[in-house]
Amino acid sequence: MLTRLFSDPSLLPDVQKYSAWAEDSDGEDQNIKDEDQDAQDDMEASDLRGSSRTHSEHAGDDDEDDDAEEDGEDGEDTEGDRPKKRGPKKRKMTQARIERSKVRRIKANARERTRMHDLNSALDNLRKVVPCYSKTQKLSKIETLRLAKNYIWALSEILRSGKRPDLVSYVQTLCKGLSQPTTNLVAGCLQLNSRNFLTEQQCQDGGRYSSGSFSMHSYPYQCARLSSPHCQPGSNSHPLRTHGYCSAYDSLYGGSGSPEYNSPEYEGPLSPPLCINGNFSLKHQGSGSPENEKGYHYSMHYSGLPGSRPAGSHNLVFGSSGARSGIHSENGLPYHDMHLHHERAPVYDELNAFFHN
DNA sequence: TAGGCCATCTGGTCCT
DNA sequence: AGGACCAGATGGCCTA
Repeated sequence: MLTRLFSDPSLLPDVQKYSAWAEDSDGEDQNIKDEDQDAQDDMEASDLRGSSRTHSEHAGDDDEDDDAEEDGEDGEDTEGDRPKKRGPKKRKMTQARIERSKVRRIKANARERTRMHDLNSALDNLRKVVPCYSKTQKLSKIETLRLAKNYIWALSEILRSGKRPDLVSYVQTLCKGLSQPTTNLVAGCLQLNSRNFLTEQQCQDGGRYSSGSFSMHSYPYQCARLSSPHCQPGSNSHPLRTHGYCSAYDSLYGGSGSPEYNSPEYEGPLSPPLCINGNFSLKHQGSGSPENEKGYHYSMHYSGLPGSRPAGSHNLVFGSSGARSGIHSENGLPYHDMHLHHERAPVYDELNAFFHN
């Protein structure tokens, strides 16, 4: 059974596909590689367990044709002493059908694994474009999704209002609905660069951006790769730095125009650089790939967030005076009605005009 | 040790 | 029949 299973051309693609997927991860760090290898080992061991069960149950049947119907003793082996079930009579489970069913199950398991791996890989990509990314201490899946939602929310609100948010409001928005540890983490990450955040000097970047408007480049991926000296673990005594964490603001200001943008580890922009005065900044490295343009496209057509309102308040641990929940500065994000009445038309008209010129 | 997170298996459902 | 998707169950790993 086992040999038949893996010599079956219909099964091999799944196994090979998974192996190829695991090998594709060689470029990643060793941890991920090890995890992949472990996963592959687990997968093979698991499937082998299933196969070995089949093998033991059907020892001596290797020469049997899969399509052969055995009306003799089939059913007796598989039913065992289980009580008979009521309901419609099921088709007799012949040995061949049992075999096919198990093969189907193994194939389905392989597909499910690859599906989940794809999902996880997409989640990893998402981790790289939200603030506060670390390879060594990843955000959990649920926290990544929550943070991403808040991030989109915050950016869209900045876009809509054209106002410069204060750090506290920004962090509060990002941390809505996050667990306390993640809240502390994000807050810590962003607070590290509060001075940068509040400094408009670095926003000007050679006159490209007006000093009167709040400009923000989002390069979390650069930060994610820890290519900036600001983001190197150990380059700062802060515990978050030592964990490899770095906020979007590190790259936002500290890394702008630096050679690190061309780091070979950089896989390419996953989100468009953004200037929050209502225009997208075209200052981005790499080629203007369709992916990038797609990103702009999505941004332009963003039409609001689901009506769900983040639940729960947060007790941010950083010591800003305005960090208390519910306290907003004049320029703060209007959380309380963020999703209620968006006057987006002027902003998006401007964006459309910008991109269709 | 409890709890959180995760990967995997599994059976069900829906669709092609 | 088979694939995609989903949710529940399970066991492993890690951390407070």
